[in-house]
Amino acid sequence: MLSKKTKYGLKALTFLAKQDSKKPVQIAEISRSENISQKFLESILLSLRKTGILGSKKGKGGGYYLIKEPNEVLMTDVIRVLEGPIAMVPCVSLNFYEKCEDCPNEKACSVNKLMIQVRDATLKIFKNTTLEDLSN
Amino acid sequence: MLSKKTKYGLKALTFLAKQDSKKPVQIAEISRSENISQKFLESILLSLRKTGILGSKKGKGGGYYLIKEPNEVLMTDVIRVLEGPIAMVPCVSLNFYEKCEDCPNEKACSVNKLMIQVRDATLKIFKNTTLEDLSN
DNA sequence: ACTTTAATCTATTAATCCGATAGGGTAAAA
DNA sequence: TTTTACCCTATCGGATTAATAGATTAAAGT
Repeated sequence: MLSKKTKYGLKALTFLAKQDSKKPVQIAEISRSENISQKFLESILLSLRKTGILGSKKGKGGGYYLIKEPNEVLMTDVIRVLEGPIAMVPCVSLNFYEKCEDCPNEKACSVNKLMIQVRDATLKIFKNTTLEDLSN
Repeated sequence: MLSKKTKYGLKALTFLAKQDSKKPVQIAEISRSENISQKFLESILLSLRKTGILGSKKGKGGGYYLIKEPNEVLMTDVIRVLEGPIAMVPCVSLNFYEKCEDCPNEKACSVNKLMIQVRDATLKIFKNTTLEDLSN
């Protein structure tokens, strides 16, 4: 299940991508337009800023803005920040690999075998989708 | 993230598929071989039985067994029983569709758009994978 | 400099879900 | 009728998620 964090984050990013100008947009405006709890959105945008996807400006006329062009923002990056590992099991994760303590040999594990396929398919989509694709 | 329920369920099914004979296998044996909490496994196998994937036999010499041949057991069915909807968001689920209360129009929703792709890719894998594929 | 604005940070809370466990009940075979 | 092993219900701690509240900091405009 996709977390609301990711869902809200994607919506907010799309909203920013749709802006005409690159001027900062206030949290309040995004939260109003996209029906998102403002305080919750606050923490989401913050984590997007910390990972270099968004920039922010404080004070009057401040807000959040995209650092890169929408067509340069890859879903792989966005999803990893918001949702975490793309793989459904740590033992098939490329970026967050972890061995299962129960599984004696990974190569012979049926779950591993199946989830590698799912990971590759999902990864392929996220690699080939940018924020621009979503905002059309 | 894949739940342990699904993980254990898949391992148990694979274990059953690997059996030479069609004779019932006891929960205790599966739980021992696959390092799964016996009580937890009990409830998992029960739900697989209720949905017609497994059969069971009570009393001495009893246990669980596959009802169909491994190559007839589709991952779509197994995953839906164990993990629930394959879609990551209810609004793109084929079998468990639900409208998002926040989203005004689904067609224009970026999350919807992205998750439909993920759903289709995942579905394609699960449709074309059987228990036999996993136990080789 | 002062005031206003809006992001930033900390922290707390409520709700939900997951994984596991306990204990008794029931059907079937020996 | 005894044993075996599935069946069912209930509960519980812990982790995670979603949301809320309050205080702080930085920047802009006057």
